Amino acid sequence: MQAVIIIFMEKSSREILSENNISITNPRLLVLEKLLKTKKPITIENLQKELQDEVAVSTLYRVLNDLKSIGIVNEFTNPENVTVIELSLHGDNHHHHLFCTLCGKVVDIELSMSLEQYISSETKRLEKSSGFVIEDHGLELLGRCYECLDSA
Amino acid sequence: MQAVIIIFMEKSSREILSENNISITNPRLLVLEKLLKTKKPITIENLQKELQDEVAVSTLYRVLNDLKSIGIVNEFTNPENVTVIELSLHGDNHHHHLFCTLCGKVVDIELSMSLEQYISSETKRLEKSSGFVIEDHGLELLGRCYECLDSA
DNA sequence: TATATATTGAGAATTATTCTCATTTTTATT
DNA sequence: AATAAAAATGAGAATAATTCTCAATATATA
Repeated sequence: MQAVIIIFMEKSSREILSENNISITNPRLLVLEKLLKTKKPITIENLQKELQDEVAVSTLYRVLNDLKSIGIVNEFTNPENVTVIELSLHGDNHHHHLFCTLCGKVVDIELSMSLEQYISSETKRLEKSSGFVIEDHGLELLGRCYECLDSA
Repeated sequence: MQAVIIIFMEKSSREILSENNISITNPRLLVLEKLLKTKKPITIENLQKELQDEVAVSTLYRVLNDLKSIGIVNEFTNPENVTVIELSLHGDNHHHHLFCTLCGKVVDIELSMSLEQYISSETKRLEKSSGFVIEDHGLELLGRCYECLDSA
């Protein structure tokens, strides 16, 4: 019998950039590092705070756009229309978001496979009735998180 | 035997305002009229264009906030983070949005009752695993509309 | 290592939205 | 209908989020 040890090694920021053929610069490394460490969706405002004195604001926006265009960063808005960004490194990255409407917390969630399948078949029905070709979907859930419920 | 004729009469803008105890002013009437006529989600930019020379921009924003706070207008953002507003007069107003990622068109859609039920039960599961109390949900569908597909 | 190319930082510019305040409109009262 | 009090408006100033400009700097290439 043989022990099989699988180690999922996080790709380094440098590797991510070079794999995507964009030049390796300090601001890009710093932003990626921060996103890799954070692991959760984060508002631009907070990213800015975390990187102040390290990356200029204009550069932060530019880097985020760069990372978006190579497809490793994903951007969306929370219910208050604030931009939130998150890393989307892994191939299977399909997920949804749960927002706390009180504190703004965002949590990634996965739906059961069966619900995803129901959504897909509804999508086919809607393609016929709407004339659209539907390419993607996202379910947003809104509620109140346990911390906010506690302190209420 | 007796004929029963039921006419669903659109409430007038004046009625809407007075039912909600807010004063009846020209800008409010103009905005409501426009939304009633449009019947579809519309960007603030387009509303602005339609009402130029009739309602000042600052007033438009104020009126929209007024209408939001009495709950007859709904605001959300499209995939490009542009604010879209729509009337939500009718009690049963639960619906979802289908966006054309090419031209920005937004279409209201209803899901089948069974899919809504699946979402509700998934919601209950997620409440347990996340610790959130989930109060609402919205499904966003992204695709390309027939006009854009035609002209491609 | 030199050169060409790409990126950065700082702040100006732009866009969307809210705020301020003097003027006007609406509502309530008679 | 006239009037006083309260609320809303318009114009533009203020704010916030994001993009743009361009000279200086860093990165990649040969």
